[in-house]
Amino acid sequence: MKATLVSNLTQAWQTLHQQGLLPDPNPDRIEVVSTKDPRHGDYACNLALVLAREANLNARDLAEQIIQNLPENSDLLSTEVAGPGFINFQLRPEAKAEIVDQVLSQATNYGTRPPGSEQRILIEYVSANPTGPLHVGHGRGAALGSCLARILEAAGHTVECEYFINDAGRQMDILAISVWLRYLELCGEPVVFPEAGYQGDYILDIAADCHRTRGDVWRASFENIRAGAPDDGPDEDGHNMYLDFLILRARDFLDETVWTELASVAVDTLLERIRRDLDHFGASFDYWQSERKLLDDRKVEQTIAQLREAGHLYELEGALWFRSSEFGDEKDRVVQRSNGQWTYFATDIAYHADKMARGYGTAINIWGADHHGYAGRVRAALQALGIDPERLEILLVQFASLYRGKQKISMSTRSGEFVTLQSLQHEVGQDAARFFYVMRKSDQHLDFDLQLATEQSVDNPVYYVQYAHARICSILERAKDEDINIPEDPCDLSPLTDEGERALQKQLSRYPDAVLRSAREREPHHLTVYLRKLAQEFHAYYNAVAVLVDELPVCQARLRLIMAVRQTLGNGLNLLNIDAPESM
RNA sequence: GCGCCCGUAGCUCAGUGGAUUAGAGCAUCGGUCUUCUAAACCGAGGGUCGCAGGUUCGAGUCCUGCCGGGCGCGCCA
Repeated sequence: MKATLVSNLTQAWQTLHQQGLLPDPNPDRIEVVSTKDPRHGDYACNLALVLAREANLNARDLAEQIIQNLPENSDLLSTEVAGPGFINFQLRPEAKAEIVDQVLSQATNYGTRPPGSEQRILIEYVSANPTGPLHVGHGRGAALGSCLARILEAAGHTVECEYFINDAGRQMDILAISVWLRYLELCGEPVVFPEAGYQGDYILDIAADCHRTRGDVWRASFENIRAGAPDDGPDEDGHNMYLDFLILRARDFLDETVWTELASVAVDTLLERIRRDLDHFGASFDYWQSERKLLDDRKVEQTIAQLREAGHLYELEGALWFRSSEFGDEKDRVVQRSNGQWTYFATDIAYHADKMARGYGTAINIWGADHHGYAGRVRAALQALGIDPERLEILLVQFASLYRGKQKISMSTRSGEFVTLQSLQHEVGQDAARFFYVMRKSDQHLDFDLQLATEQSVDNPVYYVQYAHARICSILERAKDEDINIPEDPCDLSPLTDEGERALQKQLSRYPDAVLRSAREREPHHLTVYLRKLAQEFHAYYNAVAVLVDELPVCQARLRLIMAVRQTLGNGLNLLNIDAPESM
């Protein structure tokens, strides 16, 4: 309907253009919106207001001229100028009711565009370091990424999802030493466990596994390892010095293959758990890219060599720097440390270059807000490599602060203090957790109150939407029991005259816009807002009007209407990967 | 200090430059189950949209400055 109106308006514009009143028509400038206030008709257009200035005409007069040159449209009841110069369109009731048949005939495809009609997109999300289980802080990215993937697919994109595994660098050494020291404890060694090591119980589990399967083969004397070590403390620097000392000595004592095995056993165990948690959470991935592999395949060397050949690198104080400030970054960045090791940034350049070379129109990264300072340098690197940095979109997700009532829970992987994603799911359920995460704009800070989410889960908005769906299913079930003929094909919808029925039809017609907007803005929360509104209108209608009435034509028209509502609720919930239950 | 994000009802938040009256939920108060699921509905109260300018026919929305909060500013990842 909207498209028809835009085309009508374009025609009128063309006519006025030929009369010399207006510039060349441009359909992109024509905005037709579904109105909020029924007094403004069903659709409104601000074209006259937008063009009045350059046409040097009074906006109301111009609106009048546009209306006079609009082609016939049998769906319209009236077209009039309103307010400062809006053109308001009022639809005939039959035209409004068409939406019901449209929803039902398109069924699961309602609100979607043909698959593959838009760009290919890669979404990289979560990518949590494999040094501990996922916690509720990761949940937001997981929910956003997986919902966005579905929404973009519905909007016609071809979407693939990826998890980048940071299985290299110092954190792997910390992981290995943490596991090994716990292992030594199990062997009976008097270990002084470093403050800066990973403290979580999951390390104990991994160590216990190693001890069970390998016995004491990796045992060494902790006294010898520790000999000459500084004290563990008193501040972060001190903690790190003690930790680094232990790592260094451990690598002397242990065979390199043992050290590698320690790390890889830990990473494998943790990754397996991460995969399982994500899978249960409804987040799936097509690719798991390993940083380690990127290094082993010499991708980092190759990419940095490319930068060097292009003249974007220089040496300073023994380190290799990338001149990122020439590409809009705040300052230049080190890519290779004076000790010869690549920085994380270097591997990330290689990773992103590789990603962009894989043929996606757009790559979307979902990052925690604490990484925002990082976006500039990655874009700078892409640009230096001749890749359009606009093709990389970085979505920053603000933190979710976790509360238990008024008590804020601070979390850190190091200290092992965190609430796992798994326990969150266990406490509040997958559906509620996902909905809760995406119902807020992602650049908005989120307060996640566990107490509220658990104790008052009944008030959680997800149940409100699901309940509307279940109620409709229940009515249809009842209709079946009472042998009422449920119309599978279009029937006369003229009995739909109630205010609530008109509101529902209008809301149904807005669904495709809600999906497209969520896709375009990369914001699933528009969809949650839409679904709450549709559910609200249904609940109000349910309380005001009985569907199963004696008069068959009325009953059937209403059944068709609520079936369309059920379909739309189901489609929307499906995009959020949330269950649409038939009963509750 | 510099950079990014945010500031809307008591609380948590929607709000696509658009329409005399800025909307939800929670909380508070008052109603609605003999009738398709009360996990629901109806109603009431509650606002200088942080402050001050500017752009515009029109600003919660865009621009500038200020105030307040969060995050970041490493040869860590």
